[in-house]
Amino acid sequence: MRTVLLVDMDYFYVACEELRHPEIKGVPAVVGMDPKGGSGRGVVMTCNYEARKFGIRSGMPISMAYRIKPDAIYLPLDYYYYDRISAKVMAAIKPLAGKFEQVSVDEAYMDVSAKIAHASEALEYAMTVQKRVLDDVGIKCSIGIGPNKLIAKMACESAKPAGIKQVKEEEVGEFLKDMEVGKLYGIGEKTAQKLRKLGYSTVGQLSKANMMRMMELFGAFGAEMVRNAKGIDDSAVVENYGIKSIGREFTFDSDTDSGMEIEARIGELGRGVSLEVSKSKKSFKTITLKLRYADFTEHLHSKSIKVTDSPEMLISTAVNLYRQNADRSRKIRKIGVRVSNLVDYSGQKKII
DNA sequence: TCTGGGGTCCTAGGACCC
DNA sequence: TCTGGGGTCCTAGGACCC
Repeated sequence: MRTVLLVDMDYFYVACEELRHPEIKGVPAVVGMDPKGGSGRGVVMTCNYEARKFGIRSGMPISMAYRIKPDAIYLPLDYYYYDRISAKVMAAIKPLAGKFEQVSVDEAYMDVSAKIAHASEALEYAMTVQKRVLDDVGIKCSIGIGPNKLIAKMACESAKPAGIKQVKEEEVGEFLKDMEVGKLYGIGEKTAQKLRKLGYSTVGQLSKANMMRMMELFGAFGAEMVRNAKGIDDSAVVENYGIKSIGREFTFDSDTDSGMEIEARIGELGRGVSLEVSKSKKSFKTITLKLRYADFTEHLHSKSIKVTDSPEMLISTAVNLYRQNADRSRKIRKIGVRVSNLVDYSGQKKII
């Protein structure tokens, strides 16, 4: 029997900002793209609970947030700063885990089976973890506890803010039974819609679905869904083994069909990607250009070349992908450049 | 109200090689 | 003259998560 914790920082980016700007505590604050007086095209990344009282939510268009509450504090994103705080948090709690898996900047799984004698001690152990984050870094987190990662993750949702929620093995069925099917981890809006049409509106109903039929309809994912709906998840808590791709994206202030403007931006994105690539000491093989047109349709175009770490190759390949594939009759809203098939740096010939 | 940017994983057809 | 099967890589698209 395992005991797994999912530790999730509360409104992480704003919590980071509160550390260096204590004066924003208790007033509505939003971290996200520049609202530009209401004409900005980005979204809200995170907001504190004071902002939520007014109906502002993460993922909401920043222009809408601005309309609701123009006098809220709007802060730009500072990923480097958040990464530093994140590293502090992870360093604080990692020693408390048997096995540790960071899943994002503000979330980590901890398998604590080896740290406690029985699941009944998990609640107390989680309080220790929470306290450690608060004492060492000064921010609050919520913790979900379950017999596996899936249940820990979903328990955490009902622990927010600043709470702890444990779902014991024998409580899993009851916990999931009446849950809306879209709330099951891994099921998004598209799949939820399909499932509802098939008559599966709750996780409990999905758990009783015919496995073979679900596999016909959804492939391997269908079987996985039914297992998850039963609360089964055997995936281990494992240390991350490195990044698979590196990319940068940019949304234009207004949609454009200017080849010059677009190619200049591809160059800038390419340089940004190159910088990250060299920081991570990798070379790459595949370059992917993403085009989002004004109507939001998205297309990917990729090209694999000889393994390289050359920024020039990256940019010229991306520009060629644009020239060869873009529909010039339509305006473009967003472009992205990404490299994948990463291998450890080998650009420099070494004499052995 | 009008929709970001960073990622991951899966599928499927076709090319190519043995 | 007609016909293999397996494995891997490439490309494009789609769904999902934070």
